[in-house]
Amino acid sequence: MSSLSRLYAFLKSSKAKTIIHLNQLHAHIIKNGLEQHDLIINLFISRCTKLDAHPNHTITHYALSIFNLVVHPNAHLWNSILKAHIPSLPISISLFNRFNKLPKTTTPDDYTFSSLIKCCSINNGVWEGRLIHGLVLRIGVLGFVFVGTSLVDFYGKIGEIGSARKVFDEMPERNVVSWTAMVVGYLSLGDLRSARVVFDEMPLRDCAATAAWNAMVDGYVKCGDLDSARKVFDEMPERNVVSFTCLIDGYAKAGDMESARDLFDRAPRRDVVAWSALISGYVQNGNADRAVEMFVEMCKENVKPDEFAMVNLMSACSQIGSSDLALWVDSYVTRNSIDLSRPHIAATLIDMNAKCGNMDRATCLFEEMPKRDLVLYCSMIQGLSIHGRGALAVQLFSRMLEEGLVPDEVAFTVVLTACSRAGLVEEGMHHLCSMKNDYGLVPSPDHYACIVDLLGRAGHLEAAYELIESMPVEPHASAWGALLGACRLHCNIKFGEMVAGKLFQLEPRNPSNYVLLSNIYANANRWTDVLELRNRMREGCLRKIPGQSWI
DNA sequence: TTAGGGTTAG
Repeated sequence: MSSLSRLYAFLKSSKAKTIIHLNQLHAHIIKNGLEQHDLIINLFISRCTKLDAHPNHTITHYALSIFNLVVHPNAHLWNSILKAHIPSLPISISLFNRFNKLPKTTTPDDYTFSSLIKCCSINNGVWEGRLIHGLVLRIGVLGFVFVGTSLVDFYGKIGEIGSARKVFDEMPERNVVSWTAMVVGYLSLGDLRSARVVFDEMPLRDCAATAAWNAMVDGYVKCGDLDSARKVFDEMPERNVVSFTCLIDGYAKAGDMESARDLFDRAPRRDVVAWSALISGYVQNGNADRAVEMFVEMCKENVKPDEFAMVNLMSACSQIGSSDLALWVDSYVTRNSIDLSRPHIAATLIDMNAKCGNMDRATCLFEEMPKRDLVLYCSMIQGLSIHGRGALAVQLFSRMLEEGLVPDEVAFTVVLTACSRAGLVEEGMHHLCSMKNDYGLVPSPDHYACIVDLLGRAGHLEAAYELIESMPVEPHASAWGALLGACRLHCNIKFGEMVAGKLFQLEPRNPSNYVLLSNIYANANRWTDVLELRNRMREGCLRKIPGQSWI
């Protein structure tokens, strides 16, 4: 057996797992003098793109450096290196330009264009894609089903559904993937009716069309029509893990954890996405204990948690507030190469540590971040705020502005809450004005409720009342509720009665308001009034739900 | 005489 066929067999059968394996393969190629052998180099580049860590800049760079040493790469090799660079639009375009300038013997073909169009599609290269469409027409490769399908997908993804449809209608040959791409195009615009029409027109909707069925299930789930989603799901000729996950996610988001769990138990296979759909359902529906149990069960089934699963676990832990659990989760995240440089992951970790009482760790994580975005700042500001360090929280908000970040509605809610908790009246008023005047944001009823709470707690009951009355938006009960809480704090019966009167009108069936007013009376030893209120509550069958805060 | 492509879930 020659060294060439030995290396060929090895490259075909082996699966490189790390860059070390790639280096070893590369060494064999050099040792046997095959650096110019198209087939061997092509197989090597395929190994690079099939590596677990792909897309990875180091590896594509490695593949490119080896490709560049080949003096006359053939079309196979060009297509292979282009495929490796699908994640980068500029590199793909520059490679294509080199390829396209070669003599007639080596020219771009249908394979070249399907990679190139996919690259435009995932990188939102709108005009590049249109330009390539023109070249496709000129070179005459539009007839290839892969090229046409890529174009349908591209126009669908950039929202030009008319162009997608035109390409689709003019395709001389379509297969199940082309039909699916067209269905998905309509769905991504939320046009369920057109998607359904195309889906119903599909010539064959057998097991090979599972992706189209799944897309329809997901489309119905996304628009909140769970009954139709279920109907499509039940009609499917064959279901895979994606089918189950779409519907599990739908039930979980609608709060129907029983149906979600039932489907999950029936799924033939359960990968990390399916598990995460269920776990995040438990988190979002306030059942954090169950979420943690499921996470542990997932690990026992040897399903490795990824970033999404870890974010769910961290949110569950924040809800539980257990410092022991937080410590374990924190060390798990750190040990298992979860990418903490991604702001939303770090933000969740900071939030968890703050809510579980480890402010030092939260601060440390925050300061060590190479880059801090709005979400990260908000987690930290909120963390400081719930730990009673309102002044520091407000300072951090200023630092965020100095870093040039532009606060949104959520950021203002966070900073106003911090001011309110710490009694920072002037700062709170300043931020409310700045929100309107400097950032052109319209304060919501929640923002106003924060300020009412702030003024009320500081004893400025009249100012708080005037603010509610002058609000340009309809006040929520929460603003009046905050004021009633302040009346109780400052034992102000006159105001308390008036505010409670407003609240009884707004939410006549909320017992907390009656309880608050009755506490105000009790504090002033007005027991007759207390009794009268309690009677009113009994008559209206209102009972305070145990464990729910009054304030 | 061998190598390569487009669609679905958080």
